[in-house]
Amino acid sequence: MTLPLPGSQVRGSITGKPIMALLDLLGRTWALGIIWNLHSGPATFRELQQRCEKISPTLLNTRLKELKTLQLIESQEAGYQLSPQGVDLYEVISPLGAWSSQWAQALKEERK
Amino acid sequence: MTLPLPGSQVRGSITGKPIMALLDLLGRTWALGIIWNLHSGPATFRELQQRCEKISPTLLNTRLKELKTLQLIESQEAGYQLSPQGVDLYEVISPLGAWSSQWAQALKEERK
DNA sequence: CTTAATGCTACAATATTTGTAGCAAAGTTA
DNA sequence: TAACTTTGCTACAAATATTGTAGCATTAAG
Repeated sequence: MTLPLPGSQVRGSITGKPIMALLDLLGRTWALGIIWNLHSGPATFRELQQRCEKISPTLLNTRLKELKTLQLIESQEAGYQLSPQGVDLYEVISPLGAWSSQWAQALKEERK
Repeated sequence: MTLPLPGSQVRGSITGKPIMALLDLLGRTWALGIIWNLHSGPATFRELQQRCEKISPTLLNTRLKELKTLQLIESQEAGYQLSPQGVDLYEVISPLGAWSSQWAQALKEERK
């Protein structure tokens, strides 16, 4: 899969608008999950693999490379961690946690 | 793919935590894109297809069904539109628009 | 009647993801 | 220093997901 670099064509879009690149990136399996799981602190490869419950090493590595190139994560001695940009992105999406709970609740009510 | 219903096991997670269901859902190709493109108003099937630039009808229909079941969108006479929950979710993710611009900018600077 | 647009479905081709195995390098322990 | 362990990751084939094109049934004009 080609890297969704803002400014160039990305999967599913020919305009190359930054939002399209971002939606392409975040729409890839596990991309959101990795960012989500990394926000609780740096992790080594195997540690991150466990936080993600069920990701295959192949894909984890692929995603890590992409996220690194796009500057959302970086690798230090402590392992992989969110870059300043990554932290910033996490802050944007962090309300999803609370939102998902109320969503789950609503769906549950509904099914009564 | 099985529907990521909060409370039950979802792709990539065995815990069934709402956030995992949500991350699974949003991590599917085009799910975020559909929500994003629907926020500007209701759209018919073919119209939505065009807003999404390059989605195949097969997948569009699959995603629409999922999003409908999970109550993020609904279909009315005007076509498909975000449900109240969907609007709410959109509001959570809408800062991604601005974020993506500054991200694109930062990447550009970087490559100088 | 025709013709045109719409909401899809069929289905084969292509691309992505998983899962298991395992290897090389870097510690640890004895 | 000679085993072990652990870690970061690659190989690769099987399983799944996505695309793309064609086209069909319905409804709506003309």
